[in-house]
Amino acid sequence: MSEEKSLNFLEEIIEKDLADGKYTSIVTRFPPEPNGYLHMGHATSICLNFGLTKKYAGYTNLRFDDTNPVTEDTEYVDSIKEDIQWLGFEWKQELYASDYFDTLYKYAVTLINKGLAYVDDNTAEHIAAQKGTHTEAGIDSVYRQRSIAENLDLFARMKAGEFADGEKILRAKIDMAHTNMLMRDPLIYRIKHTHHHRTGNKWCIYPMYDFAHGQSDSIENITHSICTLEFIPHRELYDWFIEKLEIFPSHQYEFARRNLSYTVMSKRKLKQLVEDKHVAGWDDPRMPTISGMRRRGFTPQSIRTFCDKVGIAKRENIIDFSLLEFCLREDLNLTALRAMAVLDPLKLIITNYEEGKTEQLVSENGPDEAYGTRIVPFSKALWIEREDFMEEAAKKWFRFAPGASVRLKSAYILRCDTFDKDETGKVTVIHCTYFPESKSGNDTSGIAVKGTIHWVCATHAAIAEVRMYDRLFKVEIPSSEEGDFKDYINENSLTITQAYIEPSLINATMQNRFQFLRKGYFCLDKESTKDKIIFNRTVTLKDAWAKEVKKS
RNA sequence: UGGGUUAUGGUGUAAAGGUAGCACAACAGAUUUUGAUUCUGUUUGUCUAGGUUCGAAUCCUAGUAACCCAACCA
Repeated sequence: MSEEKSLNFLEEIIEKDLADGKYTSIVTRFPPEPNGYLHMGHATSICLNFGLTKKYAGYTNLRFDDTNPVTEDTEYVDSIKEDIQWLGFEWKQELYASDYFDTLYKYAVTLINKGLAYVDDNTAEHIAAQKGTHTEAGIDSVYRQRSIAENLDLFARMKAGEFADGEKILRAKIDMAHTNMLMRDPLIYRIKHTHHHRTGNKWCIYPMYDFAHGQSDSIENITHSICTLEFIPHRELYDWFIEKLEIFPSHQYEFARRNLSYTVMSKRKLKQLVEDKHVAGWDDPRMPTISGMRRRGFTPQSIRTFCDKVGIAKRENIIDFSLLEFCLREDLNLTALRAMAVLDPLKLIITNYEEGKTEQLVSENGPDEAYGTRIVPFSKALWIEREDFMEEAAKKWFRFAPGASVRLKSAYILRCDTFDKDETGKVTVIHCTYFPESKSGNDTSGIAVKGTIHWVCATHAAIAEVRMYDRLFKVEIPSSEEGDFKDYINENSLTITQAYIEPSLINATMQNRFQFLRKGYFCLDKESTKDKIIFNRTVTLKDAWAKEVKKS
């Protein structure tokens, strides 16, 4: 009954902590900086942090890491909250590092009083030069020996706004010869005469990441503070501050960020794509942002499943995009409504069907009976997919060709007799004969056909714009290629076409997900209106025939 | 010429000295009124070299490779 799923390394740590009685419940946090939109990489972290406290007793806080007022804005706060909720997670408290500015200031004073921090008057350049290199020790600043009293006075005056940006800075006094560069008297409080999105103009000094993150964790009693691998060197500093400040000992654990093939996942690169207009915005359906994927038609469930299947570890990785698509199709197959749409139309005339007659046929809406049925109109003139006809049938061809019989989904079996071409050689219409006794549901014709295709009645069809997307980049790992990553953008990542859709689709809503039979999964785009219906193709269906063709 | 982290099929992830497993991908077949779904089967792997052991992905030694670290960013 119970399938024992093995634990990832974080779950092992947590189970041990719980078993040892170190904690009775756990607290995690998701700490975005409100300076951009969330992407698939953040989704990983969200699923991890919130997932852990769903699995084990405890809760997760949402904490905005807003210590740099220059780049941060409330606009991002709202989008981040929307994305987390859309993914299906609930935070216990909505918090901000800026909530702790008073406490953080006191912590800095504590450090000064212990002789563990000092005000440095050197310029940024000079401080950098004195830092040393990976192989050479740094040099002590001449201000390192300032008295506690003087440091206290100077720091208070920094806070009071007596100095200009960059004129002075507070540093921890650790070890300028330390092998970990971050321990070489790190900068902890800098002067920025900048308006903050939450604290307004109250402060002109702001703590650096290292002096805010761990302490915020501690203030919130975070038991397991989970971040990505590049923060490993920071852990030593994280622990140092907690020890010297004698505050709640939160612990930091690191995992490898997930990389997806054929896309980029850094905020900086995504921003470039938007600013250089390679995409239409942060929520362009081709973007790996949460908002882009939502618009494209991804379901929260599919993203959660994906994160779960990928697992969590500490090694570098590039995950196949096909796994994400698999999770998407798996979910959509169970939930999407079925409908018919012809994307690249070819006219079909049923020679022996009565002119002006319309039949109301019944077709199923979903993968099982619970979804019910709907009516689709059928008459003498239809649209079928151009690729469902061949002038000369290929080997293993199940679709229309002169003399070949095919079933139209939920309708009749038709035999193709002839076809017309225009002067350019393009097929304009195919003429077929239908078998009245082959009607779907009570077929007494005894005719067996290999293929079933979708269609739309020409006299009742509605028109929609369909936007089809392909991968954003032509190479698996754009950032590891020669030159600029933008050189590898797939210029054919968006194809817009006009489609004939069955009349029931006029009533589609933004909440609906559709499978257009044999063509893929689709959803309404946010730009869709009553007068201009626009569908996004979320993902294609698997196509065994396309693969067959590719082989030969 | 420092320090840190990581190495398991094409990809991701398990196996805590005892049969290298799972998923995706690929391939072959069955079913199918979606060439979808579903079902069955197949191929492919322990970074290298030594050592310990009845037995090593796992322990030891020595290498190799990849990634991260010198922003008043997070």
